[in-house]
Amino acid sequence: MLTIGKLGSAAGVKIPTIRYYEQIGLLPGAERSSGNQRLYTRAAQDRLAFIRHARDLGFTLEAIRDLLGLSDRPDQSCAEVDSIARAQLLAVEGRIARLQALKTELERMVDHCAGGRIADCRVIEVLGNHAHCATDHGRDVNPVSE
Amino acid sequence: MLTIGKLGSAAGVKIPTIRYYEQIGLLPGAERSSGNQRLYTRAAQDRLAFIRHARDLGFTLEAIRDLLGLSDRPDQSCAEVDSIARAQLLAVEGRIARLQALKTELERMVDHCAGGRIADCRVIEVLGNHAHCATDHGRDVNPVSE
DNA sequence: CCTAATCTCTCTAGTACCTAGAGGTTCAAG
DNA sequence: CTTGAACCTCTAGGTACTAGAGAGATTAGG
Repeated sequence: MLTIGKLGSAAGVKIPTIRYYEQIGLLPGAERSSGNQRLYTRAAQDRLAFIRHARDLGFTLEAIRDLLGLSDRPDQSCAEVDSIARAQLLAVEGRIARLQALKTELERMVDHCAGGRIADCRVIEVLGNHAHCATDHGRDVNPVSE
Repeated sequence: MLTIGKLGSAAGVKIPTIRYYEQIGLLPGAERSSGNQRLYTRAAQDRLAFIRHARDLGFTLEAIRDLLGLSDRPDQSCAEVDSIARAQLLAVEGRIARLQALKTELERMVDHCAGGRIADCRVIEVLGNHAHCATDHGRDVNPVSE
């Protein structure tokens, strides 16, 4: 059995984060010692590693909740798991495309800066007037967590 | 003079957002009508357009606050403006690199899914064990707003 | 066995950037 | 003058945590 501190350093997750995951029901309530401290099993460690890895891959806690629920029913079809992962892939791709457009625009801004006075600054000018933009960097419509 | 609704639709910003920007001091307090409704000048519209454009390019509100402060002193050097923009460019580039790694990993997961039972699901397996990963998709160390 | 240092407990509030809603007032058109 | 849209303030909620206060538990050394 691990204390919360050991579990945290084993999984690379901060202690308050573990308690937070418990609070929102992503981790089951742990057993307690006689002095009311949490004690974790190996299974809890696996579950936390799963959560952390999925977070690292950009899945939301809601998606992770679904994935965990599905992984508890090993005999069902994995179609739903697949669709969650595909949705995440699409979201990441969309995010990349948008950031590429931002990058292009920022590069243009920075490259045109002559290093003079603010009154002549390209950066300020471009920010003040979208018409100066080459690319169509729209607004984030459906943001993705990370 | 524009009402808050006109200003919002002109700039593509929702009304509560405008009031929020005023509250945090990004927009100056507007004049008021006899009935206490906000009235905006052309200058306020420009300022809001600037803010929105910078937000679209991923600058944080803090960075925008700095940029606005600088743009109010047109005779100073634009070195600081430049460095804020360059920092934002670097942040965006870092973000893209990280998302590319995530994308690679997600593609691998999804491609290997045979569509069988959850017990054999590649997605669940990879999430449960980071050792299955090819790329080094680390954690976001210094995240960037968008 | 006692003490000191470290770890853990609960609870509240804060971060960024808004968004939504309640309950009430003002404005413009007909 | 009345109706309906637009406006006002205020509070709370959303994501995914993070930080801190003040108190109790555990462990190592003497």
